[in-house]
Amino acid sequence: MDKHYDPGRIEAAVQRRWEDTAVFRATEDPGREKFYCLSMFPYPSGKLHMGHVRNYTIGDVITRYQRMQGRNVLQPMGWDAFGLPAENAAMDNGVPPSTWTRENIAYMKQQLKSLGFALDWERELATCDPDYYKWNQWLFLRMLEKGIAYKTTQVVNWDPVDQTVLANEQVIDGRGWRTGAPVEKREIPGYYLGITRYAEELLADLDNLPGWPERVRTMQANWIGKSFGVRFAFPCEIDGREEKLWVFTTRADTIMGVTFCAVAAEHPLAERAARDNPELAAFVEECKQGTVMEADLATLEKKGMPTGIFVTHPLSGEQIEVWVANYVLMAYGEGAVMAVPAHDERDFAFAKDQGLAIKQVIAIPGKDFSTDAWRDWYADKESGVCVHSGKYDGLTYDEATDAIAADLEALGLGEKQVQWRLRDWGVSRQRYWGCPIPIIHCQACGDVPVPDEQLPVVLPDDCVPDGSGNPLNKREDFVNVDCPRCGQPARRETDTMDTFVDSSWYFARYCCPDNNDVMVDERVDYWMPVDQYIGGIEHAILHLLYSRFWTKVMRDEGLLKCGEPFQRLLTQGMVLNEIFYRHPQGGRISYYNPADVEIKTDAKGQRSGVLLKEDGEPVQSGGIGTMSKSKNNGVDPQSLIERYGADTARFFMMFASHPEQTLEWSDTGVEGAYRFLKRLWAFCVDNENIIKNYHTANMGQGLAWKDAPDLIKKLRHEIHTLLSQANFDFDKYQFNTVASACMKMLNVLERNPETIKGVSVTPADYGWKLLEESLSLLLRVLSTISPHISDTLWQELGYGEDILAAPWPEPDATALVRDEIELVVQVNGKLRGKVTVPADAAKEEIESEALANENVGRFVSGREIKKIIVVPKRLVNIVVA
RNA sequence: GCCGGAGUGGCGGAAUUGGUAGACGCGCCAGACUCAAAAUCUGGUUCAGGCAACUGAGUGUGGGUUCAAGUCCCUCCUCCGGCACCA
Repeated sequence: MDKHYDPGRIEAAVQRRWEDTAVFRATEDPGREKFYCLSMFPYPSGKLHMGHVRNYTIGDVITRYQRMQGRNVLQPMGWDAFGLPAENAAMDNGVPPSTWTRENIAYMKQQLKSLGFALDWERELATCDPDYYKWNQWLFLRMLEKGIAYKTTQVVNWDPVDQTVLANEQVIDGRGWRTGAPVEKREIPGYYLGITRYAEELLADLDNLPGWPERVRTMQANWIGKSFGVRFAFPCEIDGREEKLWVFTTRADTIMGVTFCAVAAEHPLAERAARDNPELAAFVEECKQGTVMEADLATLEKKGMPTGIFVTHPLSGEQIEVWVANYVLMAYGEGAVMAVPAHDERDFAFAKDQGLAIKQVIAIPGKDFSTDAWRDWYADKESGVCVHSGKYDGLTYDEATDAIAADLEALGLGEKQVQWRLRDWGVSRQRYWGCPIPIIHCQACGDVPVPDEQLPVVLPDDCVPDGSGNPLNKREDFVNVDCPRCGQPARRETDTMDTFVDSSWYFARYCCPDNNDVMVDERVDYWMPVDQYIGGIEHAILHLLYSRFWTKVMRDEGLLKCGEPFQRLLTQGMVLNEIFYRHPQGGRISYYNPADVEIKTDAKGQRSGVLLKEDGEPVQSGGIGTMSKSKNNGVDPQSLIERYGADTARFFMMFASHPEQTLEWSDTGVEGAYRFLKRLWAFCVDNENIIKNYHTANMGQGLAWKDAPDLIKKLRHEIHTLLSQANFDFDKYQFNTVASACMKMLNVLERNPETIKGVSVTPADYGWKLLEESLSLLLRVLSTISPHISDTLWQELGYGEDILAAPWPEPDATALVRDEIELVVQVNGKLRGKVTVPADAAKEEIESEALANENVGRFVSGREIKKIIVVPKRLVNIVVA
């Protein structure tokens, strides 16, 4: 054995062996229980970042754990290869996105390999491969046939200078990122997928996902947003014709309090009214400025204008004026709302602003409408009753809603309805680097689907975008085709699909990536669903919801047997690092990488100053933030691996915090992880002969643990307790405490050298036996986190050929039992002493022991004991007057 | 604005799920080794008081429930993630 721990050498050797023997290749085996462990595939942006390292380490730890539990494990990897950054890089460097993407994939793949992940690389896929995206197109056509996919108009961000559609990300403060021109909303045609058809099932099935974090399920449920209410109409007369203004409300019980109606700027009524009202037309235009981002819309100052159009209240017959308001969203419900300022926050603010009437129609016993905040009234559906509402007076929320819905229905003006917040999924993108939408536009035949036998529609991979729209429009060889129906010249659709389509089913394709005849084959039934999915919390809604939807579509198409793609979900937290900057007066702010900064501390270890290494002058701390290019606070995993090795990187990542929590970067923390692995190596070198001899000569074979000396029993108890805790934590995916359990085990062994070397025990073999067993437990637990060092030591010390084949260690129940336990004694809930009692001591015995404690006596004497609470195996609490 | 989450020593984080707050690690202090430094090892380290035994305070804020609250309930504050064309 090498005297020194040399991660570079041992990691390369171990990785080579794994590769040579193809140990991580997964094969279907119906006789064995499978475990499909999947981490979200990376976007090939150039090189791995710490978030990737964290994500894939978590996945790898779980994979290796399941493998040692005896499961047939699949852990694949691929590339989410289409997307905007490749187009940006193309603009910057003049290189086609395909070239840039392929180069990045090659580099990042080599990085992933150097981290020692137990991946089956034979199943690798990239979403920009025609073999992959062919099936996006194929399933899209199936959806088109079923009417799940359809064409309508969509509202997009439009840059009037570049004459191009902008992604939300490309809109900075309401302006185009390259031109600086104010962004406009524009309506263009596009394809949608009818995810709302599955809304009910997507919501209901959340209850069948106990392996998902509660918060993700809640977020999805809120996103889907099922609400019960009434859809009804205000009749009106427009240009001499009878029309109806439809609205939806969840508070039909307040219908008698309506004092105005509000519609979105895009609503037909608004556009009609704007026709002969220049002022209103200007306002409608103003509303169309800005972005389509909901976060921006929601924080806009509430503005509105009257249309001059009046509608008739369906129940009271009152004339109600219609307003255009910027807070009404065309995309939700009917794009129009009834306004009840007395009982709705936004309506109230708007009415106050515009001087509109506020009419109370709900009363809550014990509350005064004129003084209590309106807010409480709206939130409280339970205790209110109708007032000033004619025949509905005195009815509760439920009674009033039923009565009003019935009356509206009788008039043919409304009915109860379920409303969803979820909108259909717009998948058309006016961008080059994506999967072509398989449609051909023919003057005679209209929009014609590309026939299956012509799939895939291959994306030309040599375009270089220049920022002025989709370069596919200029590719005559791509655009000009014959209509598949009539044979006449036609134009190919140049929009590509949202990249979320690519990532909505890749997990199924991993099961059979080599089959080019079908989307998925029978192997998918063995592996799917994914048993454990791991990825960033930022994907909690969109990606996960789209994947669930796509899975259900595939199921209904007969391609999958399961309706949910991911059994268990782990959402990992972000990787953070401190931000350092200087902001010279009148100058530009500049950020400094933490690696270039030196932190001064005082005698207590508290920070006293932060200096830039280069010039020794102070820099400011901007707090902690996610690692990003813009804040220059990223740490390159590559340098970390080169300096300390993958095992250290992995260990630190797991040790620094719970997978679901944010992880704060720390150079010294990495040093600590490295120190631990070095210590472990040195410890094994030091005891190499004992363990080897033990294995070759079977020295402890005849010894039984039950006859061991007390000292051995005590240490063994400690080791097995730690193992038991590690196992418990493993189930909770709390790998930080698993890592610390490994450290604690080594601490126990290191602090008792006499015992494990057999110096202080007779027979000495008991010490060796304890050492051999403890290390075998430690190495196996550690092998999930830092596999290279564990594997190497396992082999070197003669435990076996391959730690991967070793079973997961379980604690020995007899080692966990103790004869005596220490109990905490409290007086009035405050810790006053400790007593040691037999494990099976009776309550009376424990009480008298506790009272006999000297320090306890000081707090009890002279006072009346009201009661004594004994919590078995924990504590005694003496309550005194 | 809406939805979701998090606040514990100088720092990252533990706390058997209502039962010893601060495990483990980092940093810092002292010591050993060394001509010296690095590395390594040993001891100490929540704050305040005390030579010590020990005592008091303490888990973002303010209140409540309980024999007992970091953990449960209510109020407020701060920070983070998502908001449908970033992935």
